[in-house]
This record gives sequence, C-alpha cells and structure tokens, in this order.
Amino acid sequence: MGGKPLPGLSQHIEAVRHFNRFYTREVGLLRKTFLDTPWTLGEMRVLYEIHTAPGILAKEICAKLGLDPAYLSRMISSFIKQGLLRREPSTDDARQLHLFLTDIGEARVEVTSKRQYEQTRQSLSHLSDEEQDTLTSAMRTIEQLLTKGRDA
Amino acid sequence: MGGKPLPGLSQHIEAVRHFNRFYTREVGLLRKTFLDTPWTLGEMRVLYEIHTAPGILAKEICAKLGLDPAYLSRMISSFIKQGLLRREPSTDDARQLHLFLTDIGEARVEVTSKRQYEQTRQSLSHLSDEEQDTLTSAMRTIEQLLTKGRDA
DNA sequence: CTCATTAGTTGATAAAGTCAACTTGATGAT
DNA sequence: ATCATCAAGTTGACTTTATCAACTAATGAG
Repeated sequence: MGGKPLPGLSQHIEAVRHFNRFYTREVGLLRKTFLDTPWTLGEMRVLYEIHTAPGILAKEICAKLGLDPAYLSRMISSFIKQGLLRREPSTDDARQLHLFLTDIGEARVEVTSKRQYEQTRQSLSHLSDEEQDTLTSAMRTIEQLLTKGRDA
Repeated sequence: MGGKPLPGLSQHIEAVRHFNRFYTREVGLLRKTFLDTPWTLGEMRVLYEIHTAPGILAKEICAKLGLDPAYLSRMISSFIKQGLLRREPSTDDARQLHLFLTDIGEARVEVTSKRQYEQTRQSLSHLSDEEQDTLTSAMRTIEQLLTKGRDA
C-alpha cells in the first residue's frame, strides 16, 4: 500500500496516494480541533452551503456534498428546531423547500467561521509570507489539476 | 466562511480554508470509490499501519491515527476473527501485544492496494506526465510546509 | 384523470465512535 | 515481598452518524 512500491509502478501514483493519506490525517486533526464548535464537519458544510447560497434546495446540497437525503432531512429538521434554519416552499413547486439561515443561524455561523479562521491563522503562523504564498499556490495547483475535465 | 472575506483578513488563510473544503469533498469522493473494498477508510489505515510496521502496538496505532483505544481494540478483534491479523505478546512486557498481518491479511491488503492504485491511476490518466509532475510536487510542497516544525 | 416521477420525510437498522469501568501485567517505594 | 500506582488493552453501555426502503405529497405528461 505504498510502503513497498511494486515494480514498474509510477511514482506519481504512489505520491498521490501518499498525499491522500497525509491529508486525511490532517483533516482528521482538523476535525478534532473543530470540536470547540457545536457542529460536526458535515453539519458545518451544510450550514456553509446555505450561507453561501441562500434559498438552496436540500437536493442540491445532497448532490454537492454527496449526502443521503434522509440524513440531510433529519439534519435540517434539527437545525430548524434549534432555530438556525428556515424553510420556504417554492412558489412554483410546493415540493421544493428553499433553505435559509435565520439571523441566529447567520450569527452562529459567523462565530464558528471566525474561530476556524483563527485556527487556520495559528497553523500558518510559523510560516513566512513567502512560504504562505508557496503553500496556497500549491493548493490552487492541486485543485486546478484535480478538477480538470470535470464539472465540479 | 470564505464567501465574504472579512476586512483585513489574509487571503492566505481564506485560500487554505478553501482548499480544506475542496479536499474534504475530494476525500469524500475517494471514500465512495473505495467502497468496492471490504473495509472503511479507517480500517484500511489500520491495516496499512500494520502492513508497513509489522509488530506495531495498538497504542502506537491509536497515537498515529488518533483512534480511540476501545474502538481500535474491537477493530482488531474483528480482524483477528476474520483471520487477517495475529497478536503476539511482547517478551518483555506481556501487556503489549504486537500486531502482524497473517498471510491472508497481507494478500487481502495487496489486492485492495492494487485496486486503489488502479483508481488513482485512472484519476491521473487525463493529466500529462508534466502535469502529474506538477501535481505531485505541489503535494510534496504542501506536506513539507504543513509539517514544518512538527514531529509528524 | 391517471400514471410515472420528483422532493422530501419517516421508520427501522446498521455502522462508527466515545466514555467509563474493568482486567491484567509492570513498576517503584518502602 | 507487598502494596499502591500506573499502563495496555478489553468490555459494556451508549450516542452519533449514516444508510436503505417504504412512504407522502406535489408535479407534469399523455
């Protein structure tokens, strides 16, 4: 699984798999440090989607984040019960429920967002400006290459 | 949360957060495509650790992957029941149980590894050799910078 | 109208992960 | 030696997260 590269196999592929292992561990760490927020990573992603695209439909969130509709449905109900979210039936199709953050929801997202921001800032703090440039441009490169020839 | 960058906040931080969102989605996709293997991502990580470091202790795996000891303990029991793993008490401390893959375990890991390899190969197939170079060197850059000043 | 389709919900269940209590073995002080 | 203490791993009870199938209600095509 990477430890002992098999004969004739490209180093590129091993390198990518290595990075995937590295970054999933990294994200795992993130997960932990996010725990001083009231939400899981998945929940935050959902709130984030609604925050950036008010009026978005559940099915669109499912598609975008690859979530099970049942799971998302319960998540949304819970958010509504907590007063973070509000649902509005579409005027032209009453099945479709547009999702919006309430003022409370927006405020909570804002708080969490700032906290995350601060954590990211900390994790970059020991890098010079130039290193930060290098890092983020490497990230952009990866995203560009991996989404190349994909709708995304 | 990225959508509306707050005044005076570094673009570097937003860029990193953007990449984190991108890559967690990416890993989510990976997760799905891995599903033609019999194991979850966590299980594979554990088997991988034992594969690359035969004789490793449970507590070392816990530390490395950030797993709960109880959770790992059950995972290991299940692997043993499936005949993939074997446990050997240390000669100098009978509490410590060294973990090894059985031949069957090695074979299964090998099969899964090859399948993953193939999937990674596919996902790189539409990139030129030069682009693959760029991609993997960007990945190396990220890992180096993020682990800088860390034991890892 | 009626039948197939779509958005979302509900119920039942499984899988993943956590926490505290416990067992067993090691260690260090007296 | 023996007692208190600590460490590795296990077990039981539990919560959270996730999945699947059955269902309701609204839509739209013929």
